[in-house]
Amino acid sequence: MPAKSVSTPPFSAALRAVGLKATVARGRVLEVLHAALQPASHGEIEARLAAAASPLDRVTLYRVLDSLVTAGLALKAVDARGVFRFSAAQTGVAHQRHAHFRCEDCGGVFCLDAPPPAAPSLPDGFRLHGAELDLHGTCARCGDAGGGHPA
Amino acid sequence: MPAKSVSTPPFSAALRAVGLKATVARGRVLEVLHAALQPASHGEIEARLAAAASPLDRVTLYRVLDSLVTAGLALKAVDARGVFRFSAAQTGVAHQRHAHFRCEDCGGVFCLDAPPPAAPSLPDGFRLHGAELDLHGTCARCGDAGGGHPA
DNA sequence: CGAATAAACGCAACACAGTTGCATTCCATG
DNA sequence: CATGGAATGCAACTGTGTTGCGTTTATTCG
Ligand SMILES: [Mn+2]
Ligand SMILES: [Mn+2]
Ligand SMILES: [Zn+2]
Ligand SMILES: [Zn+2]
Repeated sequence: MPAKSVSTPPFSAALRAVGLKATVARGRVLEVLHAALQPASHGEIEARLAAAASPLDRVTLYRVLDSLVTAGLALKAVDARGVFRFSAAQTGVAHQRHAHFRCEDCGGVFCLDAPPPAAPSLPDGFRLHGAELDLHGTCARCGDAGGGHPA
Repeated sequence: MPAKSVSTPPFSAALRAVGLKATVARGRVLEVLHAALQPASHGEIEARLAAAASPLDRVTLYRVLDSLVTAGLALKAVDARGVFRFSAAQTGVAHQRHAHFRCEDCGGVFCLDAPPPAAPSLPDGFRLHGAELDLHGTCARCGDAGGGHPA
């Protein structure tokens, strides 16, 4: 058996592909994000890591999430309570090129196949960095049952 | 001169019309909300009240804002940073009919005269509550000088 | 492989937004 | 006016996210 090295963290290739160091913390967080059914808050991710016997320091988790978002491997959105929620970015999907639907109840972000909106002209001195069509309401899951937030 | 009573708080009629006690605190907050050019955060409202020589306790302001929102006299929304912003609910004026520009530096929100985006079709079970064209970048003031946040 | 280096990690302390409990004050009603 | 219930102010608290700094670890290179 080749037993290649001692252990390679999951998602090492994806991490290095975007210029990030392939650390165990980032691998575990990406695992949690990919296994999640809904966008997860910092606290939820922290709890799932602890439940999986790989607890992570609070601050480290904040920094890991920030690095993943900056690198484009995760999405960050604020839910109706003002709490940030994170989800795995689909590999290969450029998130500037389509609209997103945001569930006001669970904070979930769903990619839609809609064309990018045409940017209107701005007042003098304003510089445009991006434009997104922000659709919001309730997603199928939250509309179904009486609602309530994910674990 | 009739000098009617000692002083009637502003917006007394509007407050009583929605079943709220007409208190000075609520009147002053409504004044600030109506004078505001953009949705204001709790801290901004607090500062403007203090600047107008009618400071209000932090907690009281939270409760006043909550009562105004519940009664329908104010609107509450969370901005991209996860901070709640409040605005006067202008009777009749539809605030959803235009696009907004959000300054990534100072957090300011500016109303633009842009046509409402056409909503695309959604997956099954999704319910649309609203759609906004979210433009972001740097505003004229933050682009000018080296930046910095508003007071 | 082993050393060097820069990034990432863990811990403590901090900052900011929002909430809760309770005693005091004030608006509305009669 | 008197009165009762709602609103206010103050203190303490919680939740979420940030900063500083010493230690550890992933990567590079000899
Ligand atoms: Mn997307
Ligand atoms: Mn507007
Ligand atoms: Zn939902
Ligand atoms: Zn600005």
